[in-house]
Amino acid sequence: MLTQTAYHVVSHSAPPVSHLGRGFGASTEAASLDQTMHLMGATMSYPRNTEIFGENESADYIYKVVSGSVRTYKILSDGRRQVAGFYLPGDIFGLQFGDEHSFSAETITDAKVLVVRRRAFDALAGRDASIARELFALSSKELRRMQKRVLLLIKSAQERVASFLLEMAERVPASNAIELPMSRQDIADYLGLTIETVSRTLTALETSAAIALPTSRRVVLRNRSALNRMNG
Amino acid sequence: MLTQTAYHVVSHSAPPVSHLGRGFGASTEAASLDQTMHLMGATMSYPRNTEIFGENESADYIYKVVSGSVRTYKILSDGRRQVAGFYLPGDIFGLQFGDEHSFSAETITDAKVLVVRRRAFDALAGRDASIARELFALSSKELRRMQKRVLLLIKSAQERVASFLLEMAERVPASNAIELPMSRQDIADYLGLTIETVSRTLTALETSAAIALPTSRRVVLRNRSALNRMNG
DNA sequence: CGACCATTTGATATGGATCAAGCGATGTGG
DNA sequence: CCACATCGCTTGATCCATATCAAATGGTCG
Repeated sequence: MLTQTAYHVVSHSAPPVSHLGRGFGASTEAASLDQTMHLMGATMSYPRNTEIFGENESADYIYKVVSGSVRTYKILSDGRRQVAGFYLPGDIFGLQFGDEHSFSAETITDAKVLVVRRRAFDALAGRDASIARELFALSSKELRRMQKRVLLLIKSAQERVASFLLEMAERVPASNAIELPMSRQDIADYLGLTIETVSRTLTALETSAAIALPTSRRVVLRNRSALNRMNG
Repeated sequence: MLTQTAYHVVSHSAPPVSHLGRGFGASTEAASLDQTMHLMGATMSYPRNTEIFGENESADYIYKVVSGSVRTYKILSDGRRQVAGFYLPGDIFGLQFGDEHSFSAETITDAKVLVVRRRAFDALAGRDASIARELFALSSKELRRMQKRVLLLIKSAQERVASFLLEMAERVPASNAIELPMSRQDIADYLGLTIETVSRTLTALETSAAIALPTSRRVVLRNRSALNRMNG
């Protein structure tokens, strides 16, 4: 098993190893915001299954996935885990209204993450209205994703899984083939289902020719309109 | 049954009757924001079960409950209704990142609502940083409520109902007695349960002496720690 | 008093959880 | 290079919480 080897700073100055910030939605950034982050930030490398920040740490950084993938989650008092979101290359996470993270963030695979000090960023947003607007737009996107999840969680297992696949497919445009970086357990904890139900539902979708599963982590959408119909 | 009688303007200038803006969380306002709303706004009266704004209308107004209570909701394609939030006197709703509402808003009881043009408000926020900060804080609160709901919706019926009661109790401090303005159906649609399950769960909580139900709309919290324990 | 609507209560059905076992891929040590 | 352990995933059998269907009760208003 892979554990917490030393983080590897890839470029620019090195931020402290204990990091903060918080994410719950994925967003593709606009031009200027993106450029700014690259100018101000440092790229860090993490092995897979490594914590990037923990719940209740103060949210001093904003993050952008350069390569690999990340999940944010929360452990409930009864020990169950609720996965809040998945972040793929290009996605920004750690956006947080308050001072403290309400989720933890971990790499799913080996990943490179661009890390930017929130304070520097906020200062910039104060001077540059377009940056402020972009930040606001990102938060707005997060909120919308959140709303979508609330609607998802009152639906059936099939609907949840279909929604999940369509959501993932949106992020990898120009193809019906999706490579899922996350495990069935991750998906289950994201959708509020068990691993068995996720597995069975995927099998059922394959049987009904809505999808194909060349391997367990690769999904081909064969019939999007059928999936959309389930999606509600 | 009460239907759409003419709205009654109570004070100040009258905004158009077709209104917009969108709400999904409740918030008690801070001083200056509150004062500003009262200075700039008009108070409207609505009979109970009356639409204040509809989904997909443009979000031109921000609202504050003066008296009575309001629910925001969405009708799903399968006809089910998801209630997004309940708003009691003092709560602000219609806060919306985007241009269009993603929910509808209706009165639950007869209600007076303070209505303020969003544009005037935004202009003010541009000049007054403290107003901007307050608006931001409200959005932040909304987001946190949303996150709480996501966690709620993966829990059991008992946990959901207990959470709901505690949430309502927080809004009417200094007492363990809650007067619920909303029907069992409203509660069920808020918690993603059926009306029967809500009713049975309340009965069970009463049987276990966690609450008392002097009337169906009045709940007395008898054992908060028991409820908190269920809450997780 | 009677009609209507909200709520509760009862009986049964069912989707997804839980418990349990098998299977395939991947990696390790011999 | 193969045998075996491990891990992630699938599949099967059963159970249980909540939904669904149905009826009774209670409260409100004309």
